[in-house]
Amino acid sequence: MRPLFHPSIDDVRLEAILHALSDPVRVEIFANIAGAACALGCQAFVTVGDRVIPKSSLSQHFKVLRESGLIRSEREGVEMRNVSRCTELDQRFPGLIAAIMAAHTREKAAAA
Amino acid sequence: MRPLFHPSIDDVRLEAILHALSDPVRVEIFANIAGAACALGCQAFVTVGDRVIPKSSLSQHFKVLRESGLIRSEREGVEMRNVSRCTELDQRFPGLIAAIMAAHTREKAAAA
DNA sequence: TACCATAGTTCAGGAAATCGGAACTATTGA
DNA sequence: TCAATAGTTCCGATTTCCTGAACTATGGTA
Repeated sequence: MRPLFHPSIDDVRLEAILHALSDPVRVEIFANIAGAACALGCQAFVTVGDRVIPKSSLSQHFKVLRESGLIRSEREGVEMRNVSRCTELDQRFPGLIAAIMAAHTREKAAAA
Repeated sequence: MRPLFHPSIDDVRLEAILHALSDPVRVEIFANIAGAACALGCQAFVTVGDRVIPKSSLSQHFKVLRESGLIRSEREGVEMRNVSRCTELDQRFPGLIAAIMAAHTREKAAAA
């Protein structure tokens, strides 16, 4: 198992962020991680909405989020701690993540 | 040639917007359209950066932008008038487009 | 030490999206 | 009617995405 790659904040690309968050499963995961009080493992997301996500797919989704610079993951014993990089991201692209998350929240609220 | 489809503003999906703008050619096109004083035809984008975009690809890119709700295109004689739907979009997702465009501008400025 | 359970990664092949050349359509002007 | 311009559509080739199966890493138990 190769060590997990995290881009330095200066290498974070807008394109990668938008791509990462343009997937319904990934925004949902990111929204949960960003809104959580403490770090979450991947197991927290075996279902997203009512859909069951196979763990190989989940792993890929986390990889996309990680390599786009949206989250940081580190191993903690047998599981993973995932935290968002919101603070750094907001310095690089002020207001971006907040606006996307607000749009996501608004859309979800409208659907309900 | 089928009539061009434009989603009503309430049907615009965040997912579709992020996907549309996660492509370097499309953000560039959208940024130009959004920043232009008057409507632009597709011919304005036969090259993006230094890259030549084949017109079939260009047509697909415009379709993605259109169907995601980012732009409105209508035929004006032999060519197309493309305008952004920023005002409507900002009502649906306040600050979203502005934040993405600001990030795009910032990233481009840093690269130069 | 060995063995098991859990959490996540990697691999591989099939499905789906994307790219771009060639052919087609629509409109204008001569 | 013919030619030119602006886009669209079609379709085959490439690329990306999805996911079951196999693998890796760590911790616990004896």
